[in-house]
Amino acid sequence: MREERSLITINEVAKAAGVSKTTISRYLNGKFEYMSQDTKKRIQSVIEELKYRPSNVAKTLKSNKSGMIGVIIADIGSQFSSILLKGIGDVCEAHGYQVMIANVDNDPRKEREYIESLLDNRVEGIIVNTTGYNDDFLVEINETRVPIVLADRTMKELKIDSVATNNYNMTFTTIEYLVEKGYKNIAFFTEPPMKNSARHLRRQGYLDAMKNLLNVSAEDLIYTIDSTDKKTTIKAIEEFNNRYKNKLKAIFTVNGVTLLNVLQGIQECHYKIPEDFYVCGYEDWGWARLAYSEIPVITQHSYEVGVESAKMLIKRINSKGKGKPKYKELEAKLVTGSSNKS
Amino acid sequence: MREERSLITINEVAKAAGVSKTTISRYLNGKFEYMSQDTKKRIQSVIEELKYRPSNVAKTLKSNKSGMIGVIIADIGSQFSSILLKGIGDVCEAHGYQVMIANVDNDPRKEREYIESLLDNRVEGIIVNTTGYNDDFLVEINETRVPIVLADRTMKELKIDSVATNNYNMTFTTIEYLVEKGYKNIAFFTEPPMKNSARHLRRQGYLDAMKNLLNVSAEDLIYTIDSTDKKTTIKAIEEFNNRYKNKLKAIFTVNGVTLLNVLQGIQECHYKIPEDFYVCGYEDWGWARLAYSEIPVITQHSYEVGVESAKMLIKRINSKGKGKPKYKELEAKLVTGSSNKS
DNA sequence: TTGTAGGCGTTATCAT
DNA sequence: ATGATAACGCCTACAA
Repeated sequence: MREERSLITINEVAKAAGVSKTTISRYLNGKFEYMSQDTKKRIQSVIEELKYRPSNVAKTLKSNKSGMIGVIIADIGSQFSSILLKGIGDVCEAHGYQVMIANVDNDPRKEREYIESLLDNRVEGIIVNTTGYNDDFLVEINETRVPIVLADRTMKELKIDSVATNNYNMTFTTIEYLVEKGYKNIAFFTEPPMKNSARHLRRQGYLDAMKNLLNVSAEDLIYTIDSTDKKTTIKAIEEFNNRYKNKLKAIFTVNGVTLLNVLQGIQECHYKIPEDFYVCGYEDWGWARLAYSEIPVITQHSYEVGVESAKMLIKRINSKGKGKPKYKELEAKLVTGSSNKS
Repeated sequence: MREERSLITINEVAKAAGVSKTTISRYLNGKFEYMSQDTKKRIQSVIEELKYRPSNVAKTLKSNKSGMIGVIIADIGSQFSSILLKGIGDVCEAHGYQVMIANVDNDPRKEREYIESLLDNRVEGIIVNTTGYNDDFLVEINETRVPIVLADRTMKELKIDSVATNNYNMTFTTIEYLVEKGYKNIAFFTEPPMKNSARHLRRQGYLDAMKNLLNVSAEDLIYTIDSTDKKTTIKAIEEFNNRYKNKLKAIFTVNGVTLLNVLQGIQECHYKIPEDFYVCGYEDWGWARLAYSEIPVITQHSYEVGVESAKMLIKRINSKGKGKPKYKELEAKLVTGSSNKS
């Protein structure tokens, strides 16, 4: 099926055009300063005729510039990730970079392996949506190899360029909104692991809001579910319910997956929204308010996170990594029944 | 920030270990047959000490085997795509392949460009979720360059390995289900373009079911919406509604995005489900039945499509492309209120 | 059991 | 204006 005839190389183009491969190389790289119109045209037509395409592999070997940017995605299954990737892809494409994506399934070991592998292929920079367990490793790569930008999930200290949304404030604001509506018993539903900085900040925003606004130490109102095991969600819902029987209750969900799980769980237990539980939280897909239009959701601009990460990385690549790490925060938005806060 | 000291190469490892680079190369490729335990150990420790990693670029240039598989995704924004990618990624990883993903935003020109670019990087095979406008090009690549597998969206003639779900039958079955429930006025909501084979087959399944079961030529019951412009959906809903005022009506949606749009549109127009419109159709995300538990949805196994595509591609790579194009069809599932058909 | 040398397809440095 | 040649880092006959 496949032809065994090997591909056209710069040598055959040179031969066909009756010039040396140096000249072809010059042509390919747009160095026309001293090139006669004649050879220029000849080369162009030969290239078209032979359908010659330069090998990026050879070019990379020689120049150590692959024109590729690597992306590490903690969990490609989430909608957040796909939109992030779209943002990254659009910017990289506009700048002539190819994108290599690696999905690491929230596994820190895979994260390290894939980064090594991207480096083996000489990517010029890496955007990392990190699992959160490779901080030292990432810092080392960033300092000794290629620039890194952390997308959405950051590190405690700002040692690497980062782009994220205002997780802490947004969560605080939303709890405030609930308190204003008269809710006092507010649970925080989340997923492990808490190394994820976005989750962690949201958790902290929740805890601080509960403390400051209601003077409640809410650690034991944090329920950790396993999104792959429905039972864990249902158990958590029942537990929370038993604790505040016949009282006004609200649930804040840490992300879209959790929100989906909580809504499904509530439905399965035949509870009612918002009578039994008022529900709100982070979400990205646009289905939650369709399902229950009264649910306030925090929508993140994952596309913009992607865009900004890519821009930051390319800037860093062009400046050869000089300068202090930068941090860019994007605003999320609370979409409620009638109005929007941001 | 970045060190300028160049990377460790096979030469420096050889020097440090006191052997020639040939021996190092042998070590790297597991050719231990004639290697003394002593040098073997020495090499191992030198490699660890120097943290040497072979350049995949050089390896690829020499061998024309990059260990990479390319993936072309028509629209990475859809949930279908992310799950598909996960399936592909898992299989490729298990076989030691790296995955390079390119999102082409439903643009046939980009599809061609990215495929060229993947080839420039010597990917060993490509999984294509095609826009549908590059059939000849894809066939040529498949025949002269590297194996291709079409995922989810196929071509009319089977000239390339393909994996898809039973779109036609599943749609037919679902219309049948609606007819049995007493619905006669059934609209088909879809998105352009119809080159997309999955959409096309669903449309055909719809038309044939309408003809065979109700003896209706339903061409003018096909409404094409633009998922980026809400007004088009609302206009279509109103049109359909005006046409069958006070009659039992059902809407079948061609995919998850359309379903989301239709549900949102119905909500905005303050119509009721299922009183004003009975709604059902394709969906992947798991939210539809959460929103309206009575909505029957066809769930595709996009993860499996990814898995099968990758397996098929790797098989083809290993057999050097010999043999006739294969077609694998996976079963989708209709999830209704109580029971499941498949 | 190990080493030498040439080549993979480019680019860059000198020449001319 | 264009060419010859050496490198980039690895693999692989062929030698030893």
